[in-house]
Amino acid sequence: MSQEEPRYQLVKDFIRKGIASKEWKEHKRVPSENELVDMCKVSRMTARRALDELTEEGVLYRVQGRGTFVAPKKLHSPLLEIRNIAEEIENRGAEYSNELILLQKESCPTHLLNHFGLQEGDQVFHSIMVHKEDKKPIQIEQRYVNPIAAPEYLKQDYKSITPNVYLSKVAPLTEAEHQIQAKEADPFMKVTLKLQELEPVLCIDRITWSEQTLVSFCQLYHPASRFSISGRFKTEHQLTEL
Amino acid sequence: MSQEEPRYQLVKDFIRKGIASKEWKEHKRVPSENELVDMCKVSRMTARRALDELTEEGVLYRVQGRGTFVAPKKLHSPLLEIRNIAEEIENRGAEYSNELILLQKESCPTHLLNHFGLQEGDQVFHSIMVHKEDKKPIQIEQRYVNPIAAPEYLKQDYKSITPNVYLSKVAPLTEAEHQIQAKEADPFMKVTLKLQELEPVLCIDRITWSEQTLVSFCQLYHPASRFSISGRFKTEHQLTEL
DNA sequence: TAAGATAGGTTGTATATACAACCAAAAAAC
DNA sequence: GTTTTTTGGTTGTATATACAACCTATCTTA
Repeated sequence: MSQEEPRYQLVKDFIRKGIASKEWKEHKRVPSENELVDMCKVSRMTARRALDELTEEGVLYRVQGRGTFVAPKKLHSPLLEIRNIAEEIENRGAEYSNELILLQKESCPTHLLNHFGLQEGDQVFHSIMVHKEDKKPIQIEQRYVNPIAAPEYLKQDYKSITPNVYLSKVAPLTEAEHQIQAKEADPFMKVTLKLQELEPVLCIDRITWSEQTLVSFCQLYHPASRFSISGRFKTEHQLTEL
Repeated sequence: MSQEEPRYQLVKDFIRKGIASKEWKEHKRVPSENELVDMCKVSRMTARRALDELTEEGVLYRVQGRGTFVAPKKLHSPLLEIRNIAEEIENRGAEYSNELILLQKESCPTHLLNHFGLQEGDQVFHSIMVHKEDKKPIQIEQRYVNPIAAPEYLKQDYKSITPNVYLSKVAPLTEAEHQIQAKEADPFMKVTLKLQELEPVLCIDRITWSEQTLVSFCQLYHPASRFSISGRFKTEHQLTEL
């Protein structure tokens, strides 16, 4: 097999294609080992190796006696997961609400032209909203959105869906970049987040992509006294470059 | 095999023990598949499964035709790696120095008794130092150290070795927990870090363990205007809880 | 002495066979 | 109608065998 792919790779490709084409959606059972033996003309151990590796990669999950299923997709950052803030608030038994402060199309700010690959004068969508828990403001979200990635962004009802959830639907995230900073609060933040005198804000800048397309650049501001980011890690063995 | 471990797990345990006992150090070749057949009385495919899984876990690396070798160890956090600050500063061509402000044994602060598993009146080591780059202060490090994990902590010369490097030697990190916060600077921080008026600090609280022993609780304070934390992530398929 | 061939070792891929453990649907028994 | 048993399917573990591809040391030849 000088230049051809190993047969277990061909089986993996077959499974991936079935998932990508939506033939098998999340939690759907994929063909069993024995079915793959017939479909791909391989041995059971070869089919099994393909399924084992896709499981290891998080594409599938297996249950003894039941089958092999498509795993749901999730953007994973050990320390900074991009979550549905409404769901998160509701999951801890509080009431979520938001206040939309701004939603419009405007010229792309100069400092973001490079990020979006735009020219002076080109337009992006811009939104500012405050997320609230039990009517108490906990986060200011300012977001610039690429019109190419989400042309209908301005037309959504953000009382019933958060920008994050909407964007996940129309331009599913495949990559994200974060930057965390402490910042002095400006007057707008002081009023909007009801900060104490001299209280700073924890700021998360987040750029997200969907495949090769930059989707949005957003900034999240949190009251320093009421917000922290945490995580826990264990030692992992890791290969140096070979 | 009602309650006993699968044989490939026994092979994995055998390999792990050989590494833990320093019989096979980093980059040393471990027994080949055929050697494991004899040593563990298993089939080659069972030995191979054990080696494949340890490779997947980053414990080993394999080279076709040459053998299977012990992979070097590394603590890995995608966003908050615990690095050697002196080395980091020197690697970007600047000069590292530090100023030790406090180094003493004292009663464990009340809020850390639970962390360290200590009683009122028990003692811990306490150090405060400022790390500098080209003589400019960039970080305040306050640290409480468990005397059991590092009994000689107070006796080190921190002009030539950072606390982090020393602790890595005597109590190698196996686990860490982080918390990131924005905070208003107190007068000591303002003076020590030469902050602008009203400039906040970015604070990282970090607890580290070596195996089951809590080693240290440290707090790192950075000028908000000159420090940020960043990272970039890609989509990973991931199982929901089963 | 250097180059090429050979031998023996390694990992990588593939197939076949067998039994264990688990699950769910269908059939049989009550 | 309900419970138990059976059947057919699934994944999990294990062994054996074979050949390919790679690497390194040793031997042979020029």
